[in-house]
Amino acid sequence: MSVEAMDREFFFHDHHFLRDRSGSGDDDFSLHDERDLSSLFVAQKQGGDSLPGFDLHAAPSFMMSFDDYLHGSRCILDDSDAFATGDQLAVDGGTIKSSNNLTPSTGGGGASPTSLNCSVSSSSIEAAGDEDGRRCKRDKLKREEEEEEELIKELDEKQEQAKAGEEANSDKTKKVSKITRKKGEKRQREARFAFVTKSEVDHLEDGYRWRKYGQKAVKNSPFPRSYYRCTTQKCLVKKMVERSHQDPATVITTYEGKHTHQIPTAGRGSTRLPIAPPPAAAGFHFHSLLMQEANTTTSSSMNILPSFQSPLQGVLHHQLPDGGLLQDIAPCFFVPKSQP
DNA sequence: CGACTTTGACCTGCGC
DNA sequence: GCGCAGGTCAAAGTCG
Repeated sequence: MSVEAMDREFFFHDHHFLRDRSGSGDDDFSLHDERDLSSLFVAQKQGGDSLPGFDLHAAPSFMMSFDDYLHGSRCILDDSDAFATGDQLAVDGGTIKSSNNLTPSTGGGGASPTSLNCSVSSSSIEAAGDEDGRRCKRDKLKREEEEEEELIKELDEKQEQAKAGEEANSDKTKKVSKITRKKGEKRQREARFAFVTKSEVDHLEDGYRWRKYGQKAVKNSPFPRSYYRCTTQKCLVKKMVERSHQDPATVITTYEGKHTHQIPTAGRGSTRLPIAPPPAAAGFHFHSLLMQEANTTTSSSMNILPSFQSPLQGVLHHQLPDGGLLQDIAPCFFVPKSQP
């Protein structure tokens, strides 16, 4: 399949992008609130339709930067047969709207089982009435940060003194290090994003190497949540993987942070070929990823693209093949188009 | 033997 | 202050 053909025939199917800016910081968003997920699943299940105003049955291929997506500006669709050029998706008030009716000219309308659900939850989605509350929270957090800084200064001074006298109380030192870490955590809390994938395997291969560092039972869910950290030195990217209790076939993967390195070569037990590194800077599009995929994968490792066919053919698979590679989805999110 | 997983304990934040 | 839930740590176990 040519790159151009792939470009046109790639479907971003059954991946729901979730963003919930629960924190005060602009880059702090998470998926703590399960209600967001629930609403998404409900939205998906009801009548087989996706979110209100977002009807992407037999969706076309599209190119978009995740940054565009996250900032709710637009998803740029290509000039596929199913959509008129210039159709745009815009995130608005919790729904994704199009400047046009996104029902494709072919594909049989809303009853198609091949709906593509693409959901965004972002700060812009919060009701306007929450603005005051958020402002208060921001102020509060700012104050806390300032207080924390002062405390840390004090503690640092104390620690220095203790060091000088070589009589540092070990407990105190522990406390300092923890507070310092806490500070770091709070400050360096990286942007999070999550996406939902239908797969039988929990831990989907995405090209990076991960080490599991924890597992927790999740309230109201029979499935535990697993915590993974990127094994590359100095890379602080983490991810959480959990299975939806509402749809056990669905895996929710939440990424936090940006990889500071290239995608490693094939990991343990993997037969993948080395993958071309993503651009270090911004502007990383699906398009590019697809190009990479086309250039670097063998037929045996084409784990996503072959599953999708042209919208005009109306055949789509709802499931990612087991062990499906997410690298052509996930890495692009780590590199937002424009980072302040 | 190194890399990785498992798992209980611990820490932190938040709501009541 | 207390309890709960999410998140992390770290020792022990497992695997290749």
